Amino acid sequence: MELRHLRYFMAVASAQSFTKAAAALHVSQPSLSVQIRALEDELGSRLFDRLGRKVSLTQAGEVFHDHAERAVRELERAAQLVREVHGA
Amino acid sequence: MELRHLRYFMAVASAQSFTKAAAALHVSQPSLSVQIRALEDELGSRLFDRLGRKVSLTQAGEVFHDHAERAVRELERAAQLVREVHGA
DNA sequence: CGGGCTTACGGTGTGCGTAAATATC
DNA sequence: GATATTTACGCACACCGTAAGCCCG
Repeated sequence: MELRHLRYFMAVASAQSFTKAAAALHVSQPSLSVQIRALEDELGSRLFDRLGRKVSLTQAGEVFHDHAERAVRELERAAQLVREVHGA
Repeated sequence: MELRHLRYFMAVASAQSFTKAAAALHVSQPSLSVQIRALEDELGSRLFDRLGRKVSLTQAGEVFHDHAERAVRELERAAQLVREVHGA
């Protein structure tokens, strides 16, 4: 698992669509699809229900989303603080 | 920034040595060194003081360590919960 | 049928390891 | 002078984009 997977995952969850998420991330839809699939394989569960028109989080997906969001936030905060300190 | 950078960073902070951290991570010391450097470049601050024998966290490094640890923990927890749910 | 996700397939950037250089004690 | 980190260099793998395939409304 890499942060890229989390960023992609969050984008799809937010957009409820692979197509829109791919556009927002400036990557192609196939790349996004493959990476989400890799994440799902690693975690051993589907994270999204692909329902033709709308993509929605599975139960596992919602659980993951909750924690992933916190983790990403934590890292953004970490980077921000380091840049503020800027102390050698 | 990718999770790999965080894992490497945590390992060096823990071992207080690039050599030992590289062994623990099963990667070569040069690879580890390069990745830490990349992280430092991205954050705009040195995270470690290289003092010949001992490697120690800078002030920026300590700040980053605090948050990075929480983020990594959060992700481990997320993965664990998803594997437990295992619901579609 | 049409929009959208997936699978297939090459190309390319980047992380990795080996080897050489530099620095600190 | 030895141990430890950094720099140099080539390679291999994995991400990416394009193109083709599939599926659901």
